[in-house]
Amino acid sequence: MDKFQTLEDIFANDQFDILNVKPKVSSARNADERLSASFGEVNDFFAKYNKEPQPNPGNISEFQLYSRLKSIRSDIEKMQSLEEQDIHGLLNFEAKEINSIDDIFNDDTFDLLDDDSDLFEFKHTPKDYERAPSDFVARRKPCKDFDKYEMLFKDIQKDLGDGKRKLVDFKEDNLREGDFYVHNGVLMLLENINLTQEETYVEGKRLRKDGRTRCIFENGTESNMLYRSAAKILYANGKVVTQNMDKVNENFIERFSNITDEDAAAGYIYVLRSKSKDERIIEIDNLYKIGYSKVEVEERIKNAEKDPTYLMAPVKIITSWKCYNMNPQKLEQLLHNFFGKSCLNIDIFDEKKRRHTPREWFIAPIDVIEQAIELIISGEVVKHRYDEKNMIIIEI
DNA sequence: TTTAAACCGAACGTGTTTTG
DNA sequence: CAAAACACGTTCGGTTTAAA
Repeated sequence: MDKFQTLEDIFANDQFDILNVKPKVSSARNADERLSASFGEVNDFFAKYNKEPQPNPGNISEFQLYSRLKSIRSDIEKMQSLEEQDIHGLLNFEAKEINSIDDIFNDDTFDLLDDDSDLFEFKHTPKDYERAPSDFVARRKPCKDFDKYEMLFKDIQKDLGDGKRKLVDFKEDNLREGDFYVHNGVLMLLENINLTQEETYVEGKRLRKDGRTRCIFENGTESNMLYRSAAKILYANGKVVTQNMDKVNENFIERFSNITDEDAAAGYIYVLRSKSKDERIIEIDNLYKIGYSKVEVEERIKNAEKDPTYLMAPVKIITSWKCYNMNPQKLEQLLHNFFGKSCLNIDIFDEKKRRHTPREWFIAPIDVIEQAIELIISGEVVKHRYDEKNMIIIEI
């Protein structure tokens, strides 16, 4: 097809008549009409009671009319557009002549001038307080034993590249000795924290926990800035480097490799996704059920459509693990503790209209759920917690 | 509901390096 | 060489969030 040269070409070529748009005929009233109708009600009130509506808390409709009138009076444009309609003189239109200082003060509709505070009392400017002096100001300087750390930084970079570690938003409670951070794009190791002051409140004044740190930077410098300074710069432009998940999972594999089929009480932990057509369910991304079954998972879910546990709908198996010596109650409790607010909270009604609240559905990405299950099986879960905002598991 | 901690932002200080 | 620009560090207040 030729390229269109002008807008006219485009309109002339409208074979499906899609550009022939008629202006929408709106039956809705426009703002002026609404305002007019609204003022009409105030007029009706005045005609009926021969007084202005008062701020009478006992009478909601009178209060509404009072508020309306007040709002109209505070807006010069509304006043003007309603001038002709003002049959009871409610809007009192005469322009006041301003000749004297007194006239100005008397015309103070918004109480702007009725402020008895001192002009020289600064309420919204910073106070001129004494700042506590610091013992000294840390400076970044070349790190004398950087060769000790160089490989660590290289490893972290590699893990980041391989996706084994991630960068997540900084929070003060993940400022920990031995952890890695990124500040202004530079990797940083918080090598040491030496807290010399715990958080206390003295005479209403807040003293925060603080103390010198040793921070090593990827570029071969180090700084002994204060703990609070480290927190501050990372809030401003920093990230946290997460733990290497492979290391976390190693323990799990070790624990599993020496378990045999002869072990007692084998069962399956499984992860499912719902095929429900329910709007409430469809609109939730990353919704999975984690469950435990003594029989094969396929067997367990055969009647999913009739089981409120499965949201009365078919399900799709995502993964399952064979496991041993698992206590189902404990599993459920662990999951709820771990995922906290990420549990699905929804009411499901079965065929007899009885209400159920399934408790084993969780909102989290599948890789996080798999990690969580591995941590639960290995027992390592107690050393971790789930960060809902970043949707990631963090070592405590 | 009250209280404590976490979070976030900002003012401002102190050295170091660059520039006129 | 002093001033200005820059980089980094310290302290504090207010608001939001979590815990008791």
